[in-house]
Amino acid sequence: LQPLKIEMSAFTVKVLKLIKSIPRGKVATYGQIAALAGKPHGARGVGWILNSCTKSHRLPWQRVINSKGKISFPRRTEEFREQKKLLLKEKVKVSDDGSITLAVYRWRKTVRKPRTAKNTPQMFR
DNA sequence: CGCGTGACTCAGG
DNA sequence: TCCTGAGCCACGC
Repeated sequence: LQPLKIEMSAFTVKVLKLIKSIPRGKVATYGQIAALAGKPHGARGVGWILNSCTKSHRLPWQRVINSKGKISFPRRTEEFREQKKLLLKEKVKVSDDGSITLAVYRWRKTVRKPRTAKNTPQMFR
């Protein structure tokens, strides 16, 4: 991970890492990424970071969409077409207006909860 | 340190 | 459903 600038906030580092960890064929929302990075209201920050870091960090930027489940770029823009194309290429269904079914394609980050006596399966005890 | 600018989000109307 | 306003966050000046 090559930093664009010498200083990058902890939030930015986390956001970039999270975006890179979204698997092919899945999408996440700006707000979701922000929350996972520790700022439940930092969605705008995520958008800003994407806009400024995509070129230098080779991010799977196409996998980040808005909370309405749509591509955030206006329909006629080159960005919209590119994002849609990239998503279709990885088998994410995108309607003409840029809508994606979050219930189907949303990335659910798997968190490894610390094991306690209660939730430890018998075979691991 | 304040201000303006975004690939944002939510609640109202 | 489609606007608006307000709130929110990062960052460059």
